[in-house]
Amino acid sequence: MYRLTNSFPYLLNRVGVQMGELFSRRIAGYGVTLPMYRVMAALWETGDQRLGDLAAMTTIEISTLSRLVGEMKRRGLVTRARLKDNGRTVAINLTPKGRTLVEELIPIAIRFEEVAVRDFPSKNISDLKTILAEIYESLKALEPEIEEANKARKAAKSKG
Amino acid sequence: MYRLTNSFPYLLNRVGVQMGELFSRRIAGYGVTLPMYRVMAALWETGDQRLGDLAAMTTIEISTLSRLVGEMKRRGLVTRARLKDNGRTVAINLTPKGRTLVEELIPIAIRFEEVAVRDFPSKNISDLKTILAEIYESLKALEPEIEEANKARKAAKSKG
DNA sequence: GAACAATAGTTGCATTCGCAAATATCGGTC
DNA sequence: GACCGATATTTGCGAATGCAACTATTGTTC
Repeated sequence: MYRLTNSFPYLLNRVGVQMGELFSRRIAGYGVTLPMYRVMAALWETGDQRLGDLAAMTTIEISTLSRLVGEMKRRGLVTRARLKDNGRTVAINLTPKGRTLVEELIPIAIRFEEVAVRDFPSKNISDLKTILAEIYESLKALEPEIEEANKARKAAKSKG
Repeated sequence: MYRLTNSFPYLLNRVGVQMGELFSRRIAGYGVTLPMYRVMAALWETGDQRLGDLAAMTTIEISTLSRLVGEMKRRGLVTRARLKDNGRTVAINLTPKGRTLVEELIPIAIRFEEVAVRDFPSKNISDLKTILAEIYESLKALEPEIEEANKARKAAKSKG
C-alpha cells in the first residue's frame, strides 16, 4: 500500500523545507534571505555568471532571480553589468561586501550540514550525495512523458 | 574548499524543486496544484486530521494551509468541520470526489518515483529514505543554537 | 463561576513568486 | 544593411505565501 510519508519526494521535501526554514532564521540577523545566500554562495563558487546560468545553478526561476539580483545590487552585494561584446547577456559578480558576508555565512552552512549528517558514516553521506546528483539527471527522462500526457489530455478534450 | 554544489542542502533542494516542478506540470491537467495533491495524499494515508497535524505532516505553513483547505473545500475535494466536542479544532477529510481524484494521481506519483530511483538498487533507496527520515529528526538539534545566536546578536546590538 | 492563560484556526497585509508578454540584442539571409 | 528568427533579460500582473494580529473556544486558578 502506498504511503505518502514513505515516498521519496515527501521525505526529501520535508528535509529541504525544514533545513531551509532553520537556516533562514539563523541568518536573518545578517539581513539576508535564504535565496540571497544561495545566490552569493553560487557566485562565491563560480563567479562572473550570466543570469540564466545562475538560475540553472540555483534552481531559482529566472524572473524571480532577475528581481532578486536587482535587490542584491541595490544593497551592494553583487554587481550586474551588460557585457560589452554581447549586450543581451549580463555578468553578475560578488562585490567585496558580498564576498565578506558570504564568507561569514558559509561556516554556518557547514555547521548545519554537519549537524544534519553527523549520525551517519561519511561514506553513506557521500554515497547519498552521489545518488541525489544522479537522480537529478534521471529526472530529465520524465520530460517527454509529461508533454505526451498533456497532449493526450488536450486532444481528448477538444474531441470530447 | 567548500562548494555549494557539493553541499547536502543544495543537492537536496535541487532534486526537490525539480521533482515538484515536473509533477506539477504532469498533474496540471487534472485541475490540481502540487500542494493540493500533497494534502489529498496525506488525507488518503491518514484521514480525519486536524489542521495543525496536517500542516506538520505536509510541511505547509498553517495559514497557507488554512486557505488552501478552504479552496479545496470550495472545489468539493475535502470537508472541513468543527468538532462537536471541541469547537476550536476542525476535522478535515477527503470527499468521495477527492478520494477518486487522489487515487488517480497516486499512480503518477509512484511512476515518477520509480523513474527517479530506477538506476539504484532498492537497498540503497530504502537506506536513503531511512537516512532522510533520521536527518529530519536530527535537525531539531539546531533549534537551540538558532535562538542562542540570535539572542547574542541582539544583545550585542543593543549594547553597541 | 469570573478572570486569565493556553490552544486552534483564520484573516489582514505586505512580500514573493511565476507565467506570459514585452524589450533588447545578436546572428543569419536576401 | 533591412528584415526576421533566436537568445537573454526584464517587467506586468495576478496568485500564493508567511508573519503577526485577531477571533473563538477550552482549560485553569482563585
